[in-house]
Amino acid sequence: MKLGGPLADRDEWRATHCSVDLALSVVGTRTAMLLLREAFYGTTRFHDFANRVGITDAAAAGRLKELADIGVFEKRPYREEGQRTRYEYLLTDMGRAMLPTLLALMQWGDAYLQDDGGPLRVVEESTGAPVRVQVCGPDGSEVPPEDLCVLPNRSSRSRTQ
Amino acid sequence: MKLGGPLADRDEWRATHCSVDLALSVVGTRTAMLLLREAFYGTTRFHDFANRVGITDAAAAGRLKELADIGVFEKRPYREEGQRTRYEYLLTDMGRAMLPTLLALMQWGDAYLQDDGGPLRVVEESTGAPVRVQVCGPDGSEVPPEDLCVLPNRSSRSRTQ
DNA sequence: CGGCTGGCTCTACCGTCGCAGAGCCAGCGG
DNA sequence: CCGCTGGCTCTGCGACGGTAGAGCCAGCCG
Repeated sequence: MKLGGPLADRDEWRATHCSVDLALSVVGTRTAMLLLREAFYGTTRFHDFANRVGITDAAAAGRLKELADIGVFEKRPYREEGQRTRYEYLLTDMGRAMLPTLLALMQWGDAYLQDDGGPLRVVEESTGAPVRVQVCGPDGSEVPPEDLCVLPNRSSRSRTQ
Repeated sequence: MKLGGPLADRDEWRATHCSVDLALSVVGTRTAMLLLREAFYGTTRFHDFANRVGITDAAAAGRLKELADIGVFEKRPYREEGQRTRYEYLLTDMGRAMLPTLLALMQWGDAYLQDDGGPLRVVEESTGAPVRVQVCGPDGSEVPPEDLCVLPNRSSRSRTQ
């Protein structure tokens, strides 16, 4: 990965307002990531989230509320017969957009932290072929790290990053 | 995303030994991710890591040591004239494999937490076209989330996940 | 109305992470 | 041999995220 334009001299800038840092402040905790994982596995209800992630109700309540406030989850009321109205937690577009991050993390763990490739594999349903998370160009072809270049965003207001 | 085979009944299994969880135990802290970010930006030396990430020497030393022990960084001695031998921290294959995760996180932050697309953009150097992190099939084409399926890994030792 | 129930909150309490500041120590130059 | 310096470590200290356990409260039931 290369640094382009004014970024080339690494001593002249600091990665302030970094999106990685910002993202971590939202989903950088273990519980947030695991709640997202469960949501992708189809979980929608409070009790299931807490149980399947293996955290206390208090932790689940706090984190789900936080993620709902930010817009990762949407709270929607539902009602089962004979029960009072409750709420289910559904992924928003913002939440669903975390899938590449989550799968990239899983892929890395499978490859380097498990000795058997990990307990689960993710495949393309129509073909059964395993999927991979990749860095792709506009035509969909994989771009190798050496051919990546970081540039300042023109439309970004702050000049010093 | 669908659950295939024995995973279909979500009440019958728990995501134990999850690679996401394991990965988070290694790179799940803010400093670990930001040190990785700096490494991808070309930083190799202790002092630069601490300064550019904006953390104390103590935090940098501890985290770098931990990441080197795990195998994300490799410590290599170097010597500048008139200086004593020091060590630089280089990304290993394991470390470099974190790039998709890091870029996925940046991409998500750019899209949903910044109002101007974020301070930096990553492009393909040869063409200048912006890159994206995607979930891809074996032929390199993007696989939409609806067409993903999670299956148990046959070669995995533990049956109950 | 009154009881039950499940989501949610509150109150300790603990472990971890990061900071600040001081100090250690290897090793190169003089 | 001595002094300087830069990684690195140690010692509080505060913030935060998690647990455990108790309690609150809306609202559907009888």
